[in-house]
Amino acid sequence: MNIKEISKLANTSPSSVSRVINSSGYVKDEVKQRILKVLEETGYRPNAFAKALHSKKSHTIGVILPKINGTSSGESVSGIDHFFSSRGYSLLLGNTDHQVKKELEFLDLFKEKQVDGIIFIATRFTPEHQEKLNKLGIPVVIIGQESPENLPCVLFDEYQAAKRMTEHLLATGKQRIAFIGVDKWDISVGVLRHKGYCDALMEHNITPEDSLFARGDFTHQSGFIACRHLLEHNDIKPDAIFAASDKMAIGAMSYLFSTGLRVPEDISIGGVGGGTLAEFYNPKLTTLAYDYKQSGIIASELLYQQITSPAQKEPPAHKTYVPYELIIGKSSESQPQG
Amino acid sequence: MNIKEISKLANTSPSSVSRVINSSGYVKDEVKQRILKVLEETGYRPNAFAKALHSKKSHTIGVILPKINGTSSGESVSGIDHFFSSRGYSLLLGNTDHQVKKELEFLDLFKEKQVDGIIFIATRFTPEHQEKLNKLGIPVVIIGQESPENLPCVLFDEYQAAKRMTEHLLATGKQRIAFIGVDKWDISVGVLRHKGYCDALMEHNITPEDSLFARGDFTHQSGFIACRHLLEHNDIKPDAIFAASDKMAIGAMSYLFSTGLRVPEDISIGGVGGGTLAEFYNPKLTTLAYDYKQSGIIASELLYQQITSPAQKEPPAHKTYVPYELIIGKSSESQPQG
DNA sequence: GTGAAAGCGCTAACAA
DNA sequence: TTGTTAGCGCTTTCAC
Repeated sequence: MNIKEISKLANTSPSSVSRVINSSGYVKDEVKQRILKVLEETGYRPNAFAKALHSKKSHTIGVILPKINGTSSGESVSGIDHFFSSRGYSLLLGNTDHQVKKELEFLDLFKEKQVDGIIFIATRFTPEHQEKLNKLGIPVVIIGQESPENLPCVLFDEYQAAKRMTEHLLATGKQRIAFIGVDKWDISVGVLRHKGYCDALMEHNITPEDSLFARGDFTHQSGFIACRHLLEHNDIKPDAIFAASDKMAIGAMSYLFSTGLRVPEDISIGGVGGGTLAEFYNPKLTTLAYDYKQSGIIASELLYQQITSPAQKEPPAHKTYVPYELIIGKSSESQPQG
Repeated sequence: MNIKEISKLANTSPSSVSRVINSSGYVKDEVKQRILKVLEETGYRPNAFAKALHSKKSHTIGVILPKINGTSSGESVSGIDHFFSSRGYSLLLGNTDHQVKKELEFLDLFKEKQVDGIIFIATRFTPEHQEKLNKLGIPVVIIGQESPENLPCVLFDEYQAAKRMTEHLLATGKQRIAFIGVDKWDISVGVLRHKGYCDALMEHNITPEDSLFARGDFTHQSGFIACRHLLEHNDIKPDAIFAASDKMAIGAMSYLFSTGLRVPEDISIGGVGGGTLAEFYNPKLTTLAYDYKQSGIIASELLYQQITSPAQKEPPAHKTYVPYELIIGKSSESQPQG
């Protein structure tokens, strides 16, 4: 069913039908009613492609994300959706499973599908990304990683947050604080969180030890394994563990419990993420709570500015930080014994 | 940049460029190389709208889901993505926040955007839905709820699963088994799981008691509150709780711990969902593990069949069931005391 | 107020 | 082999 057929049924011309649909221009009320009736009866929906072909606007936002069902990226998308769907945009999803190749492919695809803007929830950011994005000529906002050039990005203050958590653990009297991190190519998480941890220790005249560092991949399982590694490779056990994600923190606790160790009596635990996962764990997990949904909303606002004010071609702001909060749970409660 | 400009730069015609891009028809190698070079240099991407306008295929799948960052729907989408992105389709997201009105709106939107098929992850299914879907004329598959007419749907055997869980709890020697359910308009979860629970009890000559029923909304918080309600409104406390979701089960445990009660010694707990949430909880949560990702894959296959074999206009199968597994954790371990 | 006609970028049938 | 042309469904001048 197309506009021409509608116009025939209503005994008028395509232009008038178009005018009625878009409330543009005048149509005599009698004709208008006739058209509306036909529209109603047929359940006609204008073809968005034909429309977009003409207007050069797809009213679609492309979202690239590393994992569709990850806690944090899911929250971000939820924020993006919240912002854009109320403004008449739909979301086109680009799930990359952490593969850089796929990320680049999606950028091409999004260009083909003429998205009006792109939000890129990144776990790494390479020169290839930068080059591709520059070429693309589509407004973009990055979440989670910093762009070396001046693409607008929404960031978490990983360094300060990690430092704060480490200081908190130190303040509860713990001395041998282990760290479960992730790969270094993830600058935000792998590098900055680790640096915050190290710097906090050093400011307290503690030298970060290699043997107190283990690496995971954000999952429960990897936290479990990393924790086992930490306990098996240290003669003097750590008395606290700071994991770079709540899931890893929980995986770590799960290992501790399996060996009969207690949290926080024997070992304190801190994670990163926040939300109900940490809140309802037993014991309640101390965590750095990030408002991922908010990051999506902020990114959307930045993108929307670029989309709607094409005059100002320059990105609106280079870096925007999303606040974090240290939520202290039972998992790092100070012990009488110190 | 469009195909015409490309053809000029390459000193040839649009058709030849099209032929090269789509590897359709012959082009002299010399010309072909010239075109490829220009394509490379310009980073040209064909406009998918123009293409779709002609082919009537958008290579896009619309996915309607109740909550973008929900565990189960996230997993389903992940399965859908897995299936379709490898076949050259993209996913258009329709997040409804559980609002029927939005669901219907997305159906219209998807029609406008000419999606090739729709996967509807449902929490309720009304006659309105049915009517709209009938009118739409776009292949559709429903996940999670049954369509009264013969739309294909992918289901979990909620009734049998819930019965099995209840029988398991009975087998561990528990007698006063409470149930935390959800609203009745969610037929699959609200009605069928509850019925499985009731029938299992009755087959063991136990009459389900109203006071042992509480209602939540899938969240941790609601499980916490429902559990409090159960304990405060029963003189004889329940000795087991079966919650219709893992999150509610965990919320419930969280309440129990706050009152000093032990799991499973005082009260056993069972949930529904599976995955790492249950596996890494302390104590490990007994759960009905559903393979949500698989549900997405199965639904995608059913949809793909409809899309690619338009000859067979009839939906391929009415109901397909996704298997479940009862995973027993420490939260429902039998106690020596019976 | 209304309709005819051009054009958005692409593909495919047809000529050359 | 290649180029010309019509047409996908819509919007938008521009005449009437």
